[in-house]
Amino acid sequence: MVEKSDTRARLLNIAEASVLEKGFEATSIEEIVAGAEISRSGFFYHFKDKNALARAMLERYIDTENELYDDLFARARELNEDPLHSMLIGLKLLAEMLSEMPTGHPGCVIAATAYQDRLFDEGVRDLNRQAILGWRTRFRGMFEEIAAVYEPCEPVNMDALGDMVSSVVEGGLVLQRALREHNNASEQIMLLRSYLKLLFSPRPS
Amino acid sequence: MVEKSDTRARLLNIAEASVLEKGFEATSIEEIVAGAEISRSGFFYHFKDKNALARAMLERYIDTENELYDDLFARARELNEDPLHSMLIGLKLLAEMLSEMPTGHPGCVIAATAYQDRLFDEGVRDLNRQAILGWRTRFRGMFEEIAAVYEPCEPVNMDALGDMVSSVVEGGLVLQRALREHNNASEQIMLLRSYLKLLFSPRPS
DNA sequence: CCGCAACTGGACTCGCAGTACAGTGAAATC
DNA sequence: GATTTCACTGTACTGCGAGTCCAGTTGCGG
Repeated sequence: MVEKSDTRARLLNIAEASVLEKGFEATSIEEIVAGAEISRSGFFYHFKDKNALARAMLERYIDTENELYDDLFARARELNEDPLHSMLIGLKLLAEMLSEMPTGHPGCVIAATAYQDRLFDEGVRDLNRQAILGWRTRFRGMFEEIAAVYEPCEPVNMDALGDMVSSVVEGGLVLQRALREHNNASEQIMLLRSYLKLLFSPRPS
Repeated sequence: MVEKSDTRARLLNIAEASVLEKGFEATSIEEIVAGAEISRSGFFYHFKDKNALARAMLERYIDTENELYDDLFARARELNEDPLHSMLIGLKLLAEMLSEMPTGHPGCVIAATAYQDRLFDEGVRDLNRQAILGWRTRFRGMFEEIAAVYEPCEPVNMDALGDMVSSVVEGGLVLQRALREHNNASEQIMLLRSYLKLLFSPRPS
């Protein structure tokens, strides 16, 4: 069994697009099955309820997001060995990627579930939590590596700094959604980049 | 008519608390009226539908948020005349305020509506938009005043920098909700503060 | 040929939003 | 003192979407 029915994947694609556009609650099962051209019963064959759908969506989303970060910062590291400079390159790449996405980044999935969490069970909420903690660890590691070479010129909480990447992306995406603009997230990333540049460069003593 | 029935305000209070805790869709009219001890019909006497409730909540929330910013940065300005230092004081006060709120800040209202926007009509979405644009203008003005005295040591887009305050607050609140921690927003504000400190201080040329 | 995976179809329950509308008690207005 | 208006209550009804139950179908692999 190489692929476990492409119907399931199709349902996830349609659901994800709709959830990102309108929110989870506004996305009806009716409409998902209409898009996938299967019956309502077919949907419930694949997902026991909307919670199961949400969980599957989140899992898939987190996986692709992690792969994206892996690729992006690996590529950045190839371009420059230095931890600080490769981080700056990575953030630039991330910002470019965000502004090139016409419909906006799917990053919203995290925020979207965070703000409707009572609709979901503990499992979904925990997935969300683990994903953000994962990013905290990922970026804190990278920042520690930088700090080992370049003494930060201000004392900073490394966990908070690690979180700052997620925070800036999520915050930017909130603005983007609310303002109906399209490059706020990318601009905010560039400001974060500017901060890191200043933070990790030698200052007069 | 000095007060226009306190029932309306009670409904808004109960609704706001519930929306912040569980999200808008998960908050039923049934439950609001139970809390306020009135009948369902009573609710519809005050609000024609859930959209009207959302709009009233947002309006009230934006007003109090603006007053809060007015007070806070006015107080900061009293403590220090200098635009940069009063900004730094203001952000510190904001961070302290955020971490002192046991239940978490209501700032989420903006993000909550942004992520469920198809549930709302154009009026609600526009209110949201105007509020964020208002904050952009407010903070951009303050940053321009600072920049007139302290040359920023990196070129920055002033609109984006103005947005950064909202972005950092919203992003921090998303993390806070998702992680079930309670001072992420305040930590993120402190990192923004650290950025501004570095950005607007003279560097070696 | 059997069995299982991947469905379809139909009927039903439940909760929630929203509508309609008649009625009521108290206070303000004439 | 009668009348109007405000701020509701109560009942009854529509409609939608989630979720359940279950019987039946189609195709494929052993």
